[in-house]
Amino acid sequence: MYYVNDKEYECSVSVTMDIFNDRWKLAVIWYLLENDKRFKELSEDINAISQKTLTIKLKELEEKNIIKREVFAEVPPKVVYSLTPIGRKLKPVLKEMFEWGIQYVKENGKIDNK
Amino acid sequence: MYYVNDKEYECSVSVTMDIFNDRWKLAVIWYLLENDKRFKELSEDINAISQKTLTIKLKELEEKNIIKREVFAEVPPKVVYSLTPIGRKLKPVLKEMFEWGIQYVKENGKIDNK
DNA sequence: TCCCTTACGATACTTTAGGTAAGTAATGAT
DNA sequence: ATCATTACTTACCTAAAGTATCGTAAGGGA
Repeated sequence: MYYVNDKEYECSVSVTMDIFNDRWKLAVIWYLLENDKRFKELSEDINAISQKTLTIKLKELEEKNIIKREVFAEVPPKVVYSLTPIGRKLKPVLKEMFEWGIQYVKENGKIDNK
Repeated sequence: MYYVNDKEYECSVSVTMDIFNDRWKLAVIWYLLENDKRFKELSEDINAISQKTLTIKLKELEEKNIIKREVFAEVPPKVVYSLTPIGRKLKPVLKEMFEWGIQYVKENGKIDNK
Protein backbone atom coordinates (compact mmCIF):
# COMPACT_ATOMS: atom_id res chain seq x y z
CA MET A 1 0.00 0.00 0.00
CA TYR A 2 1.08 3.51 -0.82
CA TYR A 3 0.09 6.59 1.15
CA VAL A 4 0.29 10.19 0.05
CA ASN A 5 -1.44 12.83 2.18
CA ASP A 6 -3.78 10.34 3.85
CA LYS A 7 -4.80 8.93 0.51
CA GLU A 8 -4.35 5.24 -0.01
CA TYR A 9 -3.28 3.60 -3.26
CA GLU A 10 -3.00 -0.08 -4.07
CA CYS A 11 -0.50 0.47 -6.82
CA SER A 12 2.07 3.11 -7.65
CA VAL A 13 0.51 3.49 -11.08
CA SER A 14 -2.54 4.91 -9.33
CA VAL A 15 -0.32 7.41 -7.58
CA THR A 16 0.97 8.55 -10.95
CA MET A 17 -2.52 8.57 -12.41
CA ASP A 18 -3.71 10.87 -9.67
CA ILE A 19 -1.41 13.45 -11.17
CA PHE A 20 -2.27 12.80 -14.79
CA ASN A 21 -5.91 12.27 -14.32
CA ASP A 22 -7.32 15.27 -16.11
CA ARG A 23 -7.24 17.05 -19.39
CA TRP A 24 -4.56 19.57 -18.56
CA LYS A 25 -1.90 18.70 -16.02
CA LEU A 26 0.19 16.67 -18.41
CA ALA A 27 0.21 19.53 -20.87
CA VAL A 28 1.50 21.85 -18.17
CA ILE A 29 4.28 19.41 -17.35
CA TRP A 30 5.06 18.97 -21.05
CA TYR A 31 5.61 22.67 -21.60
CA LEU A 32 7.53 23.10 -18.37
CA LEU A 33 9.94 20.43 -19.56
CA GLU A 34 10.91 22.86 -22.34
CA ASN A 35 11.56 25.77 -20.02
CA ASP A 36 10.51 27.55 -16.89
CA LYS A 37 7.44 29.57 -17.80
CA ARG A 38 5.35 32.49 -16.65
CA PHE A 39 1.63 32.13 -16.23
CA LYS A 40 0.92 33.90 -19.47
CA GLU A 41 3.38 31.84 -21.44
CA LEU A 42 1.72 28.66 -20.26
CA SER A 43 -1.70 29.96 -21.14
CA GLU A 44 -0.42 30.74 -24.63
CA ASP A 45 1.25 27.36 -25.01
CA ILE A 46 -1.93 25.57 -23.98
CA ASN A 47 -4.24 27.95 -25.73
CA ALA A 48 -7.46 26.01 -25.19
CA ILE A 49 -7.22 26.22 -21.40
CA SER A 50 -9.10 28.90 -19.50
CA GLN A 51 -7.31 31.09 -17.00
CA LYS A 52 -9.39 29.75 -14.20
CA THR A 53 -8.56 26.16 -14.98
CA LEU A 54 -4.88 26.91 -15.46
CA THR A 55 -4.76 28.60 -12.08
CA ILE A 56 -6.37 25.58 -10.46
CA LYS A 57 -4.13 23.07 -12.20
CA LEU A 58 -0.98 24.99 -11.29
CA LYS A 59 -2.07 25.13 -7.68
CA GLU A 60 -2.78 21.40 -7.61
CA LEU A 61 0.59 20.61 -9.17
CA GLU A 62 2.31 22.85 -6.66
CA GLU A 63 0.53 21.14 -3.76
CA LYS A 64 1.65 17.80 -5.12
CA ASN A 65 5.21 19.06 -5.27
CA ILE A 66 5.50 18.61 -9.02
CA ILE A 67 6.10 22.26 -9.82
CA LYS A 68 7.55 25.28 -8.03
CA ARG A 69 6.01 28.74 -8.00
CA GLU A 70 8.16 31.86 -7.72
CA VAL A 71 6.64 35.27 -7.26
CA PHE A 72 8.57 38.40 -8.22
CA ALA A 73 7.63 41.66 -6.52
CA GLU A 74 7.00 43.59 -9.71
CA VAL A 75 4.18 45.39 -11.42
CA PRO A 76 2.63 44.01 -13.52
CA PRO A 77 2.96 40.78 -11.58
CA LYS A 78 5.49 38.16 -12.56
CA VAL A 79 5.15 34.56 -11.48
CA VAL A 80 7.44 31.87 -12.79
CA TYR A 81 6.66 28.17 -12.73
CA SER A 82 9.24 25.42 -12.96
CA LEU A 83 9.42 21.69 -12.42
CA THR A 84 10.73 20.30 -9.16
CA PRO A 85 13.32 17.50 -9.36
CA ILE A 86 10.63 14.84 -9.02
CA GLY A 87 8.54 16.68 -11.59
CA ARG A 88 11.41 16.64 -14.03
CA LYS A 89 11.66 12.90 -13.59
CA LEU A 90 8.34 12.56 -15.38
CA LYS A 91 10.19 13.01 -18.63
CA PRO A 92 10.65 9.28 -19.36
CA VAL A 93 6.94 8.75 -18.75
CA LEU A 94 6.07 11.44 -21.25
CA LYS A 95 8.60 10.02 -23.66
CA GLU A 96 6.98 6.59 -23.60
CA MET A 97 3.57 8.17 -24.06
CA PHE A 98 4.90 10.19 -26.96
CA GLU A 99 6.28 7.13 -28.69
CA TRP A 100 3.27 4.96 -28.08
CA GLY A 101 1.05 7.70 -29.46
CA ILE A 102 3.03 7.75 -32.69
CA GLN A 103 2.77 3.99 -33.09
CA TYR A 104 -0.94 4.15 -32.39
CA VAL A 105 -1.57 6.85 -34.95
CA LYS A 106 0.42 4.96 -37.55
CA GLU A 107 -1.96 2.03 -37.15
CA ASN A 108 -5.22 3.80 -36.45
CA GLY A 109 -5.02 7.28 -37.91
CA LYS A 110 -2.71 9.43 -39.94
CA ILE A 111 0.13 11.84 -39.46
CA ASP A 112 0.25 15.07 -41.39
CA ASN A 113 3.68 16.71 -41.26
CA LYS A 114 3.12 20.45 -41.11
CA MET B 1 -0.58 17.03 -36.76
CA TYR B 2 -2.06 13.69 -35.84
CA TYR B 3 -5.50 12.52 -36.85
CA VAL B 4 -7.48 9.66 -35.36
CA ASN B 5 -11.15 9.31 -36.34
CA ASP B 6 -11.48 12.93 -37.46
CA LYS B 7 -9.98 14.16 -34.22
CA GLU B 8 -6.95 16.38 -34.45
CA TYR B 9 -3.99 16.35 -32.05
CA GLU B 10 -0.99 18.62 -31.94
CA CYS B 11 1.16 16.09 -30.16
CA SER B 12 1.23 12.33 -29.91
CA VAL B 13 1.19 12.62 -26.14
CA SER B 14 -2.34 14.00 -26.50
CA VAL B 15 -3.28 10.94 -28.51
CA THR B 16 -2.09 8.75 -25.67
CA MET B 17 -3.78 10.95 -23.11
CA ASP B 18 -7.08 10.54 -24.90
CA ILE B 19 -6.90 6.91 -23.87
CA PHE B 20 -5.68 7.45 -20.34
CA ASN B 21 -7.71 10.46 -19.58
CA ASP B 22 -10.14 9.03 -17.11
CA ARG B 23 -10.19 7.26 -13.83
CA TRP B 24 -10.60 3.73 -15.09
CA LYS B 25 -9.19 2.85 -18.48
CA LEU B 26 -5.64 2.51 -17.29
CA ALA B 27 -6.74 0.14 -14.57
CA VAL B 28 -8.46 -2.04 -17.14
CA ILE B 29 -5.29 -2.13 -19.22
CA TRP B 30 -3.20 -2.85 -16.14
CA TYR B 31 -5.22 -5.91 -15.23
CA LEU B 32 -5.41 -7.13 -18.80
CA LEU B 33 -1.62 -7.06 -18.95
CA GLU B 34 -1.71 -9.81 -16.31
CA ASN B 35 -4.10 -12.02 -18.24
CA ASP B 36 -7.11 -12.12 -20.48
CA LYS B 37 -10.12 -11.54 -18.26
CA ARG B 38 -13.86 -12.03 -18.14
CA PHE B 39 -16.14 -9.13 -17.32
CA LYS B 40 -16.66 -10.32 -13.78
CA GLU B 41 -12.98 -10.82 -13.13
CA LEU B 42 -12.28 -7.27 -14.18
CA SER B 43 -15.04 -5.91 -12.00
CA GLU B 44 -13.54 -7.79 -9.06
CA ASP B 45 -10.02 -6.61 -9.84
CA ILE B 46 -11.18 -3.01 -10.01
CA ASN B 47 -13.66 -3.30 -7.21
CA ALA B 48 -14.56 0.38 -6.93
CA ILE B 49 -15.90 0.59 -10.48
CA SER B 50 -19.61 0.28 -11.16
CA GLN B 51 -20.82 -2.24 -13.69
CA LYS B 52 -22.24 0.42 -15.92
CA THR B 53 -18.99 2.34 -16.02
CA LEU B 54 -16.97 -0.80 -16.67
CA THR B 55 -19.25 -1.67 -19.57
CA ILE B 56 -18.76 1.78 -21.06
CA LYS B 57 -15.01 1.80 -20.58
CA LEU B 58 -14.63 -1.63 -22.18
CA LYS B 59 -16.68 -0.49 -25.14
CA GLU B 60 -14.58 2.66 -25.54
CA LEU B 61 -11.35 0.69 -25.37
CA GLU B 62 -12.66 -1.75 -27.92
CA GLU B 63 -13.62 1.07 -30.28
CA LYS B 64 -10.14 2.51 -29.92
CA ASN B 65 -8.68 -0.86 -30.80
CA ILE B 66 -6.87 -1.27 -27.47
CA ILE B 67 -8.74 -4.37 -26.36
CA LYS B 68 -10.52 -7.27 -28.04
CA ARG B 69 -13.89 -8.69 -26.97
CA GLU B 70 -14.75 -12.34 -27.50
CA VAL B 71 -18.23 -13.64 -26.82
CA PHE B 72 -18.75 -17.35 -26.11
CA ALA B 73 -22.16 -18.85 -26.83
CA GLU B 74 -22.69 -20.26 -23.36
CA VAL B 75 -25.10 -19.93 -20.51
CA PRO B 76 -24.48 -18.08 -18.28
CA PRO B 77 -22.81 -15.69 -20.71
CA LYS B 78 -19.06 -15.63 -21.10
CA VAL B 79 -17.21 -12.67 -22.55
CA VAL B 80 -13.44 -12.52 -22.54
CA TYR B 81 -11.43 -9.34 -22.92
CA SER B 82 -7.82 -9.21 -24.04
CA LEU B 83 -5.33 -6.62 -25.21
CA THR B 84 -4.68 -6.09 -28.90
CA PRO B 85 -1.03 -5.93 -30.04
CA ILE B 86 -1.02 -2.14 -29.84
CA GLY B 87 -2.71 -2.35 -26.45
CA ARG B 88 0.00 -4.66 -25.18
CA LYS B 89 2.58 -2.12 -26.28
CA LEU B 90 1.33 0.16 -23.53
CA LYS B 91 3.33 -1.91 -21.07
CA PRO B 92 6.46 0.31 -21.15
CA VAL B 93 4.27 3.34 -20.49
CA LEU B 94 2.73 1.66 -17.48
CA LYS B 95 6.15 0.55 -16.34
CA GLU B 96 7.48 4.11 -16.33
CA MET B 97 4.40 5.28 -14.49
CA PHE B 98 4.85 2.51 -11.97
CA GLU B 99 8.45 3.44 -11.31
CA TRP B 100 7.84 7.13 -11.14
CA GLY B 101 5.01 6.52 -8.68
CA ILE B 102 7.33 4.64 -6.38
CA GLN B 103 9.93 7.41 -6.46
CA TYR B 104 7.22 9.96 -5.79
CA VAL B 105 5.82 8.10 -2.80
CA LYS B 106 9.30 7.68 -1.37
CA GLU B 107 9.69 11.44 -1.33
CA ASN B 108 6.16 12.56 -0.58
CA GLY B 109 4.38 9.74 1.20
CA LYS B 110 5.06 6.35 2.58
CA ILE B 111 5.00 2.75 1.48
CA ASP B 112 3.49 0.10 3.71
CA ASN B 113 4.47 -3.40 2.61
CA LYS B 114 1.45 -5.63 3.21
C1' DT C 1 -40.87 -25.01 -10.59
C1' DC C 2 -37.97 -21.78 -8.83
C1' DC C 3 -33.54 -19.98 -8.12
C1' DC C 4 -28.76 -19.17 -9.57
C1' DT C 5 -25.47 -17.42 -12.75
C1' DT C 6 -23.20 -13.78 -16.14
C1' DA C 7 -23.06 -9.78 -18.74
C1' DC C 8 -25.02 -6.61 -19.62
C1' DG C 9 -29.13 -2.42 -20.70
C1' DA C 10 -32.33 1.17 -18.83
C1' DT C 11 -33.39 4.61 -15.72
C1' DA C 12 -32.82 8.20 -12.48
C1' DC C 13 -30.04 10.74 -9.67
C1' DT C 14 -25.79 13.16 -7.92
C1' DT C 15 -21.17 14.88 -8.43
C1' DT C 16 -17.57 17.19 -10.56
C1' DA C 17 -14.83 19.27 -14.21
C1' DG C 18 -14.43 22.83 -16.87
C1' DG C 19 -16.20 26.91 -19.57
C1' DT C 20 -17.56 32.02 -19.81
C1' DA C 21 -17.50 36.40 -18.26
C1' DA C 22 -16.65 39.73 -15.17
C1' DG C 23 -13.90 42.01 -11.53
C1' DT C 24 -9.42 43.31 -8.90
C1' DA C 25 -4.82 45.12 -7.47
C1' DA C 26 -0.88 47.83 -8.38
C1' DT C 27 1.91 50.65 -11.16
C1' DG C 28 3.98 52.78 -15.28
C1' DA C 29 3.06 54.82 -19.67
C1' DT C 30 0.41 58.27 -22.46
C1' DA D 1 -7.03 60.85 -15.58
C1' DT D 2 -7.25 56.85 -17.94
C1' DC D 3 -5.45 52.74 -20.00
C1' DA D 4 -2.71 48.61 -20.40
C1' DT D 5 -0.58 44.82 -18.21
C1' DT D 6 -0.32 40.35 -15.39
C1' DA D 7 -1.97 36.97 -12.50
C1' DC D 8 -5.20 35.91 -10.67
C1' DT D 9 -10.55 35.48 -8.06
C1' DT D 10 -15.48 35.04 -8.09
C1' DA D 11 -20.05 33.75 -9.61
C1' DC D 12 -22.72 31.25 -12.57
C1' DC D 13 -23.81 27.49 -15.78
C1' DT D 14 -23.57 23.18 -18.50
C1' DA D 15 -22.15 18.69 -19.88
C1' DA D 16 -20.03 14.67 -18.81
C1' DA D 17 -19.00 11.11 -15.66
C1' DG D 18 -20.15 8.24 -12.07
C1' DT D 19 -23.46 5.73 -8.78
C1' DA D 20 -27.27 2.87 -7.43
C1' DT D 21 -30.78 -0.04 -8.54
C1' DC D 22 -33.72 -2.67 -11.24
C1' DG D 23 -34.66 -5.68 -15.20
C1' DT D 24 -33.48 -9.51 -18.58
C1' DA D 25 -32.10 -13.68 -21.30
C1' DA D 26 -31.23 -18.58 -21.15
C1' DG D 27 -30.22 -22.87 -19.36
C1' DG D 28 -28.65 -25.92 -15.38
C1' DG D 29 -29.32 -27.66 -10.71
C1' DA D 30 -32.28 -28.72 -6.42
